[in-house]
Amino acid sequence: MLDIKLIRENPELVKTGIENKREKNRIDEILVLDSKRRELIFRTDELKSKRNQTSMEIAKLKKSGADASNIIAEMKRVSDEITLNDSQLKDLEASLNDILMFIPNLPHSSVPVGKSAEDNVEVRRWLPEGFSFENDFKPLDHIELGKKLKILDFERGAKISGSGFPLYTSRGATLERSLINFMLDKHINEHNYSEIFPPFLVNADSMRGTGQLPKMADDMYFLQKDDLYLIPTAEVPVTNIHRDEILDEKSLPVKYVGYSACFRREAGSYGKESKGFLRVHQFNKVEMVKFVKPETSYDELEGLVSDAEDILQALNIPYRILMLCTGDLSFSAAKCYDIETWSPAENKWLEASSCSNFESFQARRANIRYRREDTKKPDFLHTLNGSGLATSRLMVSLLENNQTPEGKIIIPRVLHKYTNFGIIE
RNA sequence: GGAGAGGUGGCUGAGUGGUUGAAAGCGGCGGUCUUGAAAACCGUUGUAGGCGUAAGUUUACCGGGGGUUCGAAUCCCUCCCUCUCCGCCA
Repeated sequence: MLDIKLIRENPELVKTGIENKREKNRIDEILVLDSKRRELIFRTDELKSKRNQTSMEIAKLKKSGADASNIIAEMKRVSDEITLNDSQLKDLEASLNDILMFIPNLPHSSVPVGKSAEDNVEVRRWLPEGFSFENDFKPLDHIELGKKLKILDFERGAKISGSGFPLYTSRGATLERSLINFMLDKHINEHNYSEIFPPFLVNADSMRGTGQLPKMADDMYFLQKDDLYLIPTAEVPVTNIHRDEILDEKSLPVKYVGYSACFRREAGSYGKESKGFLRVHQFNKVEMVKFVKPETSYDELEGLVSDAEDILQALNIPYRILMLCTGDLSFSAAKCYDIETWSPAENKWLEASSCSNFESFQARRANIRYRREDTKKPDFLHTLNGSGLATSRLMVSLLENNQTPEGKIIIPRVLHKYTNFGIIE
């Protein structure tokens, strides 16, 4: 959520930001509602002040045994007006809030203005030693490999649940679990994140806090009977750990890492993009979340990306970093880097991670603050999160890049102590 | 699923209709004392909104929402949550 004061004082700046994000601009409506709201508060507060004063007089009159019926009758009229105003105010604030909750975060000034993914900017790429985009043999894709080696069974996954619910079997299941543990251990032991194992179902307040609701309601699984949503990412439960809290400045930055299964309805996604692991309804992800002081959040964003890169370098997987342009930036993000890993079979880059700075956008919605040591006053902190990483797309690159001409998979050395095998054949 | 108890400020915990934002204690902050620290003593101490350049002023907040009343932490309704016991269960 944006600060209403920012909108009030810099409407043009806000409008430009929203338009660059290619979202609907309803700033003028907000300004009208806001000024109506303030005017109504002003009038009603005066009435309330009068009522409070008069109540004390009534108490005194009654104590001394005097008659207060005239003044009580007058106060009844005042009270009725207050009731009326309060209900108008409530409606007004509800409408204002409804619009405000649909206003996206503004892009940071360093973000390139652009319309779509076409305009994203490649920042750098990393390729393993001896890597080549040319192949000596025709690589199998992850679906063919999974079938041949009996480690992925998309048909049976579809039988059990429906398409987009992958089933991992035997060494595929072990490899998946090993990857998760490897990534968690690295972030915990080398990057100083504290481990979280979050709930996978959350309430609507949590979904609003991180910005999934109200805009993304159709993209989430919802359990009507219990009013709970399946999380699309661990970002939701982990960020909401500190909802409605005031943290000590000394405790910042707070860094969490957690594994979760992620559930996405992917409403309206069809076609080639959706085969195998490329677009699924359930996948596994290790997520990093940071709560930081505003002045450090852009340094922390760079750190976040480099923590995710460490994983890929350790696994020897080719990747590139993109800075998303304004048009491709998500609703809540002010700046975002995507990490894409190389798929030799698809002959393209696959998004395996997104690292974003939300500045105070989520903190405002979720009411997460910290007490400043200089002013002793609470202020909204900045939140960031990044995948470190999602296993599905990572698995595609891992399998395809490590296959032999015979269709065997060489397991990267760093995973051996987790898998207890070095090859899948 | 059944039965019961309870939700008050950073924490513990008073408070059953009229200067109660809320006693007391703890904690925090500032000070006195001390070479320093502790102890003791004194003072201070929430959040959000409105108006105001500011000083300041005003409103709201005792789990959420609604109601009764001139006036609600206190009475009524409703929802949520936590705890205990029983049942079921990985």
